[in-house]
Amino acid sequence: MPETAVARVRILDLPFAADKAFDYLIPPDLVPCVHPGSFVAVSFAASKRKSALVTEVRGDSEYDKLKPVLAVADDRFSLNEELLGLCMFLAGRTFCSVGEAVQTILPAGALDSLYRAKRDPVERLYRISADVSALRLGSAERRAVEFIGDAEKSAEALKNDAGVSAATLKNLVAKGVLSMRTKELYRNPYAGRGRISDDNTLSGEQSSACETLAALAAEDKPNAALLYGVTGSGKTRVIKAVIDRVLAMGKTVILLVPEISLTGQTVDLFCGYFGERVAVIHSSLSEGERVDAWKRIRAHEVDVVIGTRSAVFAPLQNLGMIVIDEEQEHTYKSDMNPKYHTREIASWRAGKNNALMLLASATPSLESFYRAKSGVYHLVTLRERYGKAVLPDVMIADLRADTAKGTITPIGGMLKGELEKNLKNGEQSILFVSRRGYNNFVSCQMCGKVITCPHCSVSMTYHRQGDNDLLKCHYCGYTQSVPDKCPECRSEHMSRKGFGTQLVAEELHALYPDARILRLDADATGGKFSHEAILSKFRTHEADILIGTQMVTKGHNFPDVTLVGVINCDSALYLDDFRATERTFALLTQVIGRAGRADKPGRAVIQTYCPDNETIRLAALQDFDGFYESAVKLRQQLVFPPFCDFALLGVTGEDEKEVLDISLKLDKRLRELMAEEYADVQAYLFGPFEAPVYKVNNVYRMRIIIKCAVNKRCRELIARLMGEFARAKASVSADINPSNM
DNA sequence: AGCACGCCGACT
DNA sequence: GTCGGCGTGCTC
Repeated sequence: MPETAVARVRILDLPFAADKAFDYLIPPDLVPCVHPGSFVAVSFAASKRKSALVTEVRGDSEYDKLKPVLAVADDRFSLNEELLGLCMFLAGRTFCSVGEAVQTILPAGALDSLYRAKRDPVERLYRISADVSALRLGSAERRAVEFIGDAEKSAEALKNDAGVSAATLKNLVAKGVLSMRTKELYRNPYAGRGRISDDNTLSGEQSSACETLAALAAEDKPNAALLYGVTGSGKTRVIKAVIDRVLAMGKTVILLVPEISLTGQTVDLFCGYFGERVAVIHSSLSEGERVDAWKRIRAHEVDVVIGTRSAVFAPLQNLGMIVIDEEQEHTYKSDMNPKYHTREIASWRAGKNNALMLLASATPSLESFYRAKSGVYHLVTLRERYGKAVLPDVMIADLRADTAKGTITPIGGMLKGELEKNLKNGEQSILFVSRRGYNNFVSCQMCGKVITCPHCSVSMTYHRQGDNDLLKCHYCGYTQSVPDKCPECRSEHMSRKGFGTQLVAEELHALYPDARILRLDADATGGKFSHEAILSKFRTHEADILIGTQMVTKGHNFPDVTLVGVINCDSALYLDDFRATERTFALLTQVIGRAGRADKPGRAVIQTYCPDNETIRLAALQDFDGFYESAVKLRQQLVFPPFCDFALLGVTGEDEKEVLDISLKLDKRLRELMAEEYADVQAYLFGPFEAPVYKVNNVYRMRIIIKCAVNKRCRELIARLMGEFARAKASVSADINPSNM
């Protein structure tokens, strides 16, 4: 083929199986505009116009009937080399199409506006462009010139603060006194927060941690480190100091936080500290706000991006560090397609930028702690508690003792005693309840039948809404009234079992009618009070007791809280997930950490039916190292992560028979491929079997688990299977190292 | 994905 | 005889 320009592209809305590279001829007039990372319009098969991402610009093609590129989008959302590479990486690792990868890294709505003319809001900025000392100016003109001075001022500021009209400005520009430029105006809900200056002194241990990490970030090669610091050791303070150092090097930073702590104070703190050069990205931003945040970052108006997992894709250039705070949190693993792990993306970007990936936690995931201990990550430890803070006095309350006395209440004798002490002393308490709602389930005392959701294979939770009794499904949201007769045996002996936040709140009201009690869970926040309102009410000591789910445990600092109670943590321990104990440990640590942060010593009461349980015992002692040693040994014996990977193949669909049929066929084909073409892939297969929650929202879910080291060949095998089953009557998906199993 | 092609069953 | 089911292959 003679001298031509060819764009190799990926069509954006093709399914995984059809997502291949296609070549298009670039017309001469478009050649200067088309580069790798550009979005173009092309015709494809029968469709007149499709969006595509240019992955490569080349001089020729093996294919000889090339269609032309029809149009090129402007560069608003074009991907730079790094982000283009990131898309390809994401697609390869998560078995999604390149189009899906693009949608994941770009803000929602960006792709829809690709070829639409720009009509973004702009502001006009004025600067003095002549020697004004010799000029004769009118009074409004004089005001404008004086107001602008050596700076650049917007038309809006000139009007509001100096009373200069647009007409005057236009005149001045016409006379050559002022020069004007327009600048895109971005919505920034976090704008205008002044810098907070607070105490930034570091202890000896903290400052040496900071030095070590800053040195790693400064190196001319990628690094990864785990900042492992006990609760109250000032991890946040160290992170802040390291960010300062990285910014001083002229580099940029991404700070990632788990979903839940965005409501907490951490983000406010960082926002205030880093001022206008911060972008915050989280789930409740509007589409427009997301796009604007993205543009601000792209326009180099931002040096620090704070956000939840999707912020790991922020288009910052010259990245110096990506921080993953509370790195063990499962929210860092995407639960929607593509199912990426934030850590894996962060690691890739750190590699491309010679940056530091900094994981931080008091209770790191076993995988990360193992890597840190074996030298894959640098381990930086903070052992000292900051200031005078001491570890809360943790008591384990044996609920069997209360049951033996015949008292079945969510608040056992020991916890009751401690609560009363606090109420008497005017100190605050937090109670952690693992489930929302009133009772966990309703069952028949005659035949044992448990009321389950008609659309999901889970029990329904009993809720009270005013005077109404209601059964709610926490998976699909379906509600129904409470049956007075057993639907199975028609007996009238239906009883409610287990307790949720609502019941605990009611119980406390009955026990202590004068106490001021707040409840914080997904149900309570929908109403009059938002999350934030409830928390700030509690912070300012307008209540004595706060009852809540996970939400109360993360990232909040309540100085007057001296007691925390865990109503019952046993159910979390016996989930059929190999990470259950690790989660329970982290959860208990976080709950316990809420007590006695200031100068007052704190207490924690953990209620349990199994006081001898190793996890509970070690959590009470706050002995993560001890917990890690025993847990990692078990993982090694069982050959579980980090000693292997799990690849989960899921088959889902509304037709139960098809789902079963496809899962069997998938299994058969997998075994076939592994016996022949992929005989080199070492793996153990389990299944197919039903997912732990077999049916959700009328969708049946089967799975096959592959235990192996997920390497290139293994990924090829999975991609091959997904391609072959793309048109099956049930949908097949893959998840590498899922966060729950 | 969308569409064409093609190969089997039950119909005006 | 053919109309239409959907399995299979292709799209630069």
